[in-house]
Amino acid sequence: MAHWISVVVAAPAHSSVAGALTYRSASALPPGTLVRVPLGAREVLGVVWQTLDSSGDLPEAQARGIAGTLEGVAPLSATWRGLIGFTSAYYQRSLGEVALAALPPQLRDMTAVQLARRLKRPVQDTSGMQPASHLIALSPEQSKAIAEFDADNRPALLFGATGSGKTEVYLRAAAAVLARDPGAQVLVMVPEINLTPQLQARFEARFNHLGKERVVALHSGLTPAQRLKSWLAAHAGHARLVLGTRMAVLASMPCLRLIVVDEEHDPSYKQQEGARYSARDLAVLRAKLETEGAAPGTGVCRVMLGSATPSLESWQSTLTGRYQRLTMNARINGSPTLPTSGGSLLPNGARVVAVATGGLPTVRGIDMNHQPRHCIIAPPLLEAIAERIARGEQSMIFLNRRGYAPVLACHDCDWKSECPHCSAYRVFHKIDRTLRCHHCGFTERVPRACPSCGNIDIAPVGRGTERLEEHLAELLADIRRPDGGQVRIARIDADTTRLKGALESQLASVHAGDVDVLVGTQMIAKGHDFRHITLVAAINPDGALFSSDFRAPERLFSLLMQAAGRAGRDARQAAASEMWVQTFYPAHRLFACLKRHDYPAFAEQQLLERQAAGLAPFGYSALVRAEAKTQEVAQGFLNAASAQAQAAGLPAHEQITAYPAVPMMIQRIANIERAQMLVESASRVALQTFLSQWQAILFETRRQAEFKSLVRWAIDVDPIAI
DNA sequence: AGCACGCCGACT
DNA sequence: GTCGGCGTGCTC
Repeated sequence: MAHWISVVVAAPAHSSVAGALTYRSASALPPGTLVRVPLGAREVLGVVWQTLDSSGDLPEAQARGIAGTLEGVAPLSATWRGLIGFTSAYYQRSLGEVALAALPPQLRDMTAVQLARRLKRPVQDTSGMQPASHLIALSPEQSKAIAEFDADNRPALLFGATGSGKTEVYLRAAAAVLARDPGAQVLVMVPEINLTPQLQARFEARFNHLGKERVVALHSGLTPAQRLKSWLAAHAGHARLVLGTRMAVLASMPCLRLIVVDEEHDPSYKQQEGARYSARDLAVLRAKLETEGAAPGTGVCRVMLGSATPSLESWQSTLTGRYQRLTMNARINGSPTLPTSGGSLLPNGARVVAVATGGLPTVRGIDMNHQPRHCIIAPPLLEAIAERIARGEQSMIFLNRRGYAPVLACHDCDWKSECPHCSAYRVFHKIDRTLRCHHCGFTERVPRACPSCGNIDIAPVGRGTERLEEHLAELLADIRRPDGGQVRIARIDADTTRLKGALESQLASVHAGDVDVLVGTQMIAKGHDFRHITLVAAINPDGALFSSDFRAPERLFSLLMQAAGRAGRDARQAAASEMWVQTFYPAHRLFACLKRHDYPAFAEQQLLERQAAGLAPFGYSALVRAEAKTQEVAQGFLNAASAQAQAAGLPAHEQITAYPAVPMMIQRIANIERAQMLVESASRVALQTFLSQWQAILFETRRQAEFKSLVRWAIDVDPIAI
């Protein structure tokens, strides 16, 4: 007897096969079963979504039979399918696209035989060993955070200063969950692949009593085979702890009981292509779904977000009580570092500010208006760096711009090193004498003379890390280390770490004390634990103060706080550590908050501005982006689709504000013109409803002859930058 | 998304 | 005369 099933396959949302497809099967296959199905001329991987009692709208003769099932892989759970369903609807992508993207890529092109061979490899189990007993004592704040977390069931935001021991809290929370239930699983997410190895080692050391291969990593840096292995271990429940990047939030974990999102404010949690989901937001939703879907008596799934500078979305949720807030002010072995101010946006919110910066570096703002004109490093800062070198201490200087100079310009005519394919300047890289476009990659040798007027006098304008490194070497040429040697300067940025293992070896030489001054981009401000750095300096952070992107101040504050956290990780040096900030706007509120290491005050002011403007987290938005050969077509397409939506009177359109299409910040990349349209609503549901209806109109509009040259379009829900 | 089918330019 | 460019259209 034939059974009917609906199957989702990887197809885009606008294609006619975006929904589930009806297939015939000889046996009854439960939802969640992985199957191979014929689709057109090929055979693809699919996931059984539903069992049907008939072929439905489709004439029976048109339904094809499935090609086979992936034996040995248990069906994906209803909870997982619920998560995929939500992600698909919320981020406006097809079910199949989201579902298949959540599976390891290798599964897609593996035959049943290959998979069976893979699954045959036994996993040895050495469980039953005793947990490590030599745990370090928790600080009072850590104990309190854990106790409060255990006593609540809301999503938790662990608001902890750099060095306050957040990782230990994650470890204890995970240990408690794993000990409570021998089948329980924990998911720990980190923003960058770079940060996984140390953390993985730490988790493995702590949980080695659970047996081999109980801690697995899941991120895009793994080989396809490793990724498949980790995924299968998580799906089978063998892996007790999964450590991964944003992609891990969609991994199958049948007994998930805790999700940790470290550095939850980090923008890399937002996927920037395909289904543009926020892994942090999905983590919170997933914990809810896992709790609802758990068998009675098996407990809840909790979520813990952690940051020293939380996203304003998460912070606001702690103010309304939707999230629980766990605060850790003190550096381990240090004194309190964060002001104990509270929820200032609460209706009755009286605010107590108790500034106590001991344990965190002193922040010094340098007013660049009172420094020699065009100086790159203010004399007092240079002096401070020299002093550190003389004392054998390390300094870290960061500048958010790689290369030698962002532009090369002719002194006689108005030639500038524009990229011929992009609306951007090519960056001068002195090291190989090239002009490189950081957007499309177009690279040329630096011309001998001005290509426009022939003048020899073409010069770099502005500065990047390469030039800063060179400049520092000149300025510090006469300074000697305590051992009488030359000052050693190292640079770490995307250019010096291109090769595999380069970042690790460069970090190692910093740790070994082979470097006196470290120059780099924000790459060095994140996560790395430098013990001997006692001075951190931001050379030119002003750009973000007046950016058109409303999240720029939030990112700058977070970056500077993180950078400050690099200094004086060694408690004995903490008191003498300094964070220098060069700025032309020393009176800016952001710097005032930074000086006091006062995130709550910064957040309060930002939230007031956001509320007044109806921006996130008080309003919801989506961007529709279009790419075409000409700007007119890109904008015309968006405006036409918007007008059509108006005319069609889509449901919820009266709760939506759609702005006219505008060119994107970088209007042209690789000769493709880019435009975007902002769509806003005070209601999340209204926005989602509107967008799902609008998709069909956008697709229809694209078919019109005048928009034939449109390259592509995409919807970005809850965009991170506008 | 793939992949076929289909209709116009430079090669053995 | 074929090989192959990628434009349109379909896939349960």
